[in-house]
Amino acid sequence: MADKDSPKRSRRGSGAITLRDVAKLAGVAPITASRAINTPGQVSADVRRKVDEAVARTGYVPNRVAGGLASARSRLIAAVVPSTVVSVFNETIEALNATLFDAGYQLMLGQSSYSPEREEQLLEAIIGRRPDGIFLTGILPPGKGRTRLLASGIPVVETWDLTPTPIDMLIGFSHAAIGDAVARFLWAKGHRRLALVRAEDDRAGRRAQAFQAAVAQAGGAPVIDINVGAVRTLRSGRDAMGRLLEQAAASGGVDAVFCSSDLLALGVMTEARARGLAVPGDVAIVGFGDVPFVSDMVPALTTVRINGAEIGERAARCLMARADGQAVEPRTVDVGFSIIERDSA
Amino acid sequence: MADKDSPKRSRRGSGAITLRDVAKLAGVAPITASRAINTPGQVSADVRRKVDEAVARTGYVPNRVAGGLASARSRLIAAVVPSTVVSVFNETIEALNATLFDAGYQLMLGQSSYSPEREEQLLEAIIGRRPDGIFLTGILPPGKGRTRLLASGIPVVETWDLTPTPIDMLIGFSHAAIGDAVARFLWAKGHRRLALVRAEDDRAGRRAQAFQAAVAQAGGAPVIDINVGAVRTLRSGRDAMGRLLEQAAASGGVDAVFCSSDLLALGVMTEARARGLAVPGDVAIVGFGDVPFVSDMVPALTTVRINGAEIGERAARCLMARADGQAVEPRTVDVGFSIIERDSA
DNA sequence: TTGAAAGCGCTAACAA
DNA sequence: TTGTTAGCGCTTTCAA
Repeated sequence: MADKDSPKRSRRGSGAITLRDVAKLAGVAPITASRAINTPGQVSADVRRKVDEAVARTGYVPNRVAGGLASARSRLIAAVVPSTVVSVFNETIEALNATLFDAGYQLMLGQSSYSPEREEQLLEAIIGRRPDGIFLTGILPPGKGRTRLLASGIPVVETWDLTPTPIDMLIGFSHAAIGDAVARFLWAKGHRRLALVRAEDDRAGRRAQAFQAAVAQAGGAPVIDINVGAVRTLRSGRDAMGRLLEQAAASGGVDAVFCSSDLLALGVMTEARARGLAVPGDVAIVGFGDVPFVSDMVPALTTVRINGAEIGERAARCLMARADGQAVEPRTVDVGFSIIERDSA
Repeated sequence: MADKDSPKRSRRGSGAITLRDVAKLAGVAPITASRAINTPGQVSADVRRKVDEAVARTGYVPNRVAGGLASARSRLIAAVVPSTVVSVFNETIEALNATLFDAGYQLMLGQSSYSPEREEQLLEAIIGRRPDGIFLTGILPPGKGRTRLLASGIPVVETWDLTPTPIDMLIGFSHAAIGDAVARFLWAKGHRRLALVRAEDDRAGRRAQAFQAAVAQAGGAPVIDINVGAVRTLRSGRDAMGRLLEQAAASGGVDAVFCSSDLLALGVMTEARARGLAVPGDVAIVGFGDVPFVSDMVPALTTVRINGAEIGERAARCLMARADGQAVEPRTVDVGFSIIERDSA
C-alpha cells in the first residue's frame, strides 16, 4: 500500500482507490484501464483480464462524479414530484426509476411539496448537478424556474397534463376531457344531481370546470362544488361529504359525487356509509387515480385510471434518447385515461 | 458572446456559463468569484456586488459536480428504499428529504425492489456517486454490498430495525418487542384464539415469532400463521383472511388477527365484513404502520405506530453531522413504537 | 482581501 | 490496440 511513487501528492485525495491505482496494478495506462472497464470490446483479452483482476483485488468503484465532469454525461436523471406520500404519482416514479436503472441511469428525486418557491430552489439545485434529463410532474408555469430550465439546455419532460406550450417534451393527458367524460358517464347512468369534492389543485380544477360545463350543457342543475383545500386526506373527504350533504339538503339531495382523488373518494364513501347512505344506491361515487387497493374494497371504487407506469417508462426512454443526442418525435404524447366502472357508481 | 479570448479551447465544454465567465465579467479571478458566491464574508463588499451582478446577468448556476470533485463534498445523500408505492417508509423519506433540502443537501433515491441482487447493483451505483452519506431502510445483511459500503468509508445510517452489529449508525426499533406487545395487548383484551397474516419479510417474521412466543408463554393455543408471500396488496389480505377462516373453522375459530401491514389489515377487515363478520365484535384486527388514512375509516384501525418522520429527520441530521466531520453519539437510537388503540381491536 | 498554481478522478482528442 | 496530453469546472493550498 504505502508506495511513495506519486511525485507530488500535496493535496487531499479521498483516500479511495482510483483508476490510477487499478491501472498501475494491471501494468497499463489509466486510459487503457478505463477502456477495459467501460468499453471492454476496445481492448485485448489480456488487458481485460489484468484490469478485471486489479479491479477485483482492489474493490475499485469508479468515481462517476469525475467521469461525469470529464464526459459531460452524468447518467443521472432528476425528477420533481409534489409529494411522495400516498401519491398517485408513485406508480410513475417507480416505472421511471426501474427503466432508468436498467439502462445504467440513476434517479435523483426532489419534492416540491406543492410550493412554488421550493420548486424554484429545487430546480436550481437540480440544474447545478447537471443531470442528463429532468422529469417534471405536471407542467411548469412561466417564471424564473422555467427560464432557467430553458437556458440550461437540459432535456425536460413534463407529464400528467397537456399544454400547447411545453418546455420540451410532454407525456400526459387532458384533465378537461376527464371531467367531461365523467360527467357524461354519470349523466348516462341517470344521475342528475351531481357534486364535486376536490383538493385545491390546478389540474383538479380543470377537471371540475369541464365537469360542470358538461352538466350545464346537458341541462343539469348547478353542481355543488366542495373544495377541501390543500390537505388531501381521507379525513378531509369525510368532512367534505358532511358539508356537501348539508348544502344538498337545501337543494334536493345528491345522486353522485366526483372526487379529485381516490383517497378523497374513500373519505366521501366512508362518511356516506357512516350516515346510513347506501353506495351506490343512495349516492354514487367516482374517484381519480385508481390507487392499487381501491379495486378490492367493498364496494369497489369506480374511478378514473391513468396509466402512470406508462408515463414513467415513456418519459425515461425519451429522456435517455435525448441524452444520447437523438431527436424525439412526437414531442407531445397523450396517453389518455379510462373510467374503470366498478361498484360505487 | 463570441469572444475568442481563451487560447486553447480544443475540447468539449457544455457551452454553459462557468465560474470563469462570471469572474471575467466581474473583473476578478475565478477563485475570488467563487468566494463571493460561497463565502461572501471573505470578500469585500465591492467584489460581492460586482460578482452578484455578473451572476444575475449571466444566469450562472454553479456546477456542483465540479465543485464536488474538487472539494470531495457532494452535498448529496443517497437513500435505498424497497419500494415507493403505498409504503410505510414514505413518511420517513419525506422527512429525510425535507430536512436535507433545508440544509442544502439533495436526496438521491434508489429502489431495491426487495431484491438482493438489485440492492447490490444499486449500492455500487450509489458509491460511484460518492455521496456524503447513505440512508438504508432496514439492515444490510453481510455480503458484498456490506463489504463495499464499509470499504467506501461513507457514513451510513441503517433504519427501521435494530441489530447489535450495525454498519455505522442505526435508528430503529425492535420488531420483536412489537410482536410481544401486540400479543399481550390482545391477550389482555380477552382474545385467546390468535392469528397472524403477514407478508414474506424478515422484519415481519421477527414480529410474528415474538408474537407466537408471547402467546405460547401465556398458555394460548398455537397461532394460525398465514403467509401471503411477497405481494402486499389489499387483495392478498382478503385472500389470506379467506384461508385463515378455513383453517380456523377446524380449530374453533379466530378472535383476533395481527397483520404485518395496514394494507393487509384493511384486506382482512374487508373480507371479514364481506362474510358478515363484525369487526371487532367477531374478530379483532390490528395493523402495522399507521398509514395516514386508517384512522378515519369505519371502524378505525387499531395499529402499531412508528414515528417514521422522526426516523427520517434524525437520520438526516446524523448523516449531515458526519459529513461535517463530527462524531455522532450514540450510534444506535431506539425510537420505539406505540400501539394506537382505535375501534378494530 | 485577493490571486496563482495545482489538481480532484476521469475521459475526449489525437497520435503512434 | 495502446498511450500521451490536456482539460472538464471547480476548490484547496500557499503566497502576496
